[in-house]
Amino acid sequence: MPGSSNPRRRPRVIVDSLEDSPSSSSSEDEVEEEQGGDASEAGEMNLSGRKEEHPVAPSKKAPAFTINLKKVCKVCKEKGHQAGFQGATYIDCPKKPCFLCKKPGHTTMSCPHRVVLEHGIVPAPRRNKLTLLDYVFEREFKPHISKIKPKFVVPDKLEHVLVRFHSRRVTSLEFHPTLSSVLLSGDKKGQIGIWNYDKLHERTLYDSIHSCIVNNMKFDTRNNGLLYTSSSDGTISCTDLETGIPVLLMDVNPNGWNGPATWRMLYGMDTNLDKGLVLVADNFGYLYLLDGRTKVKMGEPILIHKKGSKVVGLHCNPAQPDLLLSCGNDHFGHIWDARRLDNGSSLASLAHGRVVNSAYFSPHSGSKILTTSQDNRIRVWDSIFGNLDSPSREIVHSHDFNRHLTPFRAEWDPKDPSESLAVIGRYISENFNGVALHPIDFIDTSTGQLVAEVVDTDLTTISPVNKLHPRDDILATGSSRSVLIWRPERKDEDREQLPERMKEFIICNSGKKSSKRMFDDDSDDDFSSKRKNSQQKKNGGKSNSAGPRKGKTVKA
DNA sequence: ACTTCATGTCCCC
DNA sequence: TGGGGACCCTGAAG
Repeated sequence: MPGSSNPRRRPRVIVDSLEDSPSSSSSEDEVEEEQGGDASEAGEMNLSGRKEEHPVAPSKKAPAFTINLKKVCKVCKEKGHQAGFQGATYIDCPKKPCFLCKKPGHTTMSCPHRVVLEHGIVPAPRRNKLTLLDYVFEREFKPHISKIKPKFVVPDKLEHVLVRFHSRRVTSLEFHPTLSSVLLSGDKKGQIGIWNYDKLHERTLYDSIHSCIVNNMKFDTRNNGLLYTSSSDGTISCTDLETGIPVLLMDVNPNGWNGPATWRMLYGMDTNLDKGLVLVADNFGYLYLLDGRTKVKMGEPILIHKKGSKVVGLHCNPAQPDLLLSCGNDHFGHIWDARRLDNGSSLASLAHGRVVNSAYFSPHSGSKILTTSQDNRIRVWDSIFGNLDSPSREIVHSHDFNRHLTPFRAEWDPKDPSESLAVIGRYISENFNGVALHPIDFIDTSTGQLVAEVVDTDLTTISPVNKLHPRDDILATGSSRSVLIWRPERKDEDREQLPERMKEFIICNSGKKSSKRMFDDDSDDDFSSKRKNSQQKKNGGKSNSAGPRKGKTVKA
């Protein structure tokens, strides 16, 4: 593996391989894949427009090629070029704007946000709007600040466990605030799972709290046994986790279903438990305030976003809970003084190019803002006390909206003292040794640098839902119907001695069988995708050693 | 082992 | 303002 190293090596363009199935390339074992780069030469010649393709002399085990004279693009249906997946590599349609940065004139493969650095995801140029304070800071203070930021630790080898107890896709995740190994997950169907990932059989599924998408879950900080949940069924519930008995706090559809034009869905719930407040918003632009103790709605709903547009996120500032951040489908984020919402004017408006999937204050000081927008950009405001007219940074990152996916949200690492590390799943796929995988990205939001990408051959679906543990080095991922827990490989040497990790990327593998055995009681047989199956056949089942297989680290 | 279908939400005309 | 088209998906059914 060290030999092939660069994960972003040139794409292999396989033109009409005789073994035409999409899984053909992934079914080769890894040794063969090492030689796969050779094939790209032939493919690139083809891209340059030569119609007469002489069959490439098949080096041993390399896929054979045939001539395809009637190329038809799967994307735009026009002749003369091809687009779509060729094996595990996606070839863009040249008629389309770049799938990553959305600008025309180039394809994703040649997007400057992808290939300038080996990591492929780079910040948009910082806008030169420095204030006097910034210059003073740059000159007076910055030289004295250690170049090495307070460390955020990204382990370089991970292992994971995967469970599938949800029957629909996972839409929200939340770690228990005090019990270190308890994770809660909500799904599209309204079910809420509780899972102790240290005691693998301890898990519970509550299925009668909500009837559709669980959008948010929040623990009552004064009573960890209580969980507030909001749902697209239009209700907020407060559930006693011991008994599973929910108390209905609010139902915004008291008259039942009268068609989609009137059905209200609740999003973006947050709590300000200093004041006993629960805040939630709906898909028509309104904010609701609830007294969590008396379960009484406080006043009339307040319009905080464009009328008729969905409010998708709310966040109370951790340092000053009266400061409220909202975001919505009207392409705006807004900062509010929760004590003076009535006059309808926000303290600041954060404009975005598209729908804003999420907006969060930084987890400790609350002085930064991190947003995820459907224009494929993560935006960072370094200080809410500075000029908020434009973000301090725009980081191009692939997280498109799609019907089968929970909207992506970049989430802060609550353990990072520098408040700069964030995690977010990636939509666009990458060819990892012949398998198209969608990594989970760790991004240093202070620079836009991609710090690490987490992938595993067990996980072929996109992972839009991610949460970092408040204290431990643990990442929880919701991907389709699966929930994963990633943690440092425990056999690892002293992690402090590992080299600078900024340019490493992570491949982690745990034995599929071992995870399956843990959960055989559910007779889950969907651990293996078809691709995985074929891969293992070729491997002679090598990857199914009893214990977690050692992860691989590859320098970029 | 392949193809088709359903599904949701947002964009754009 | 509303309806049709887009979607590097996912899972199931035919």
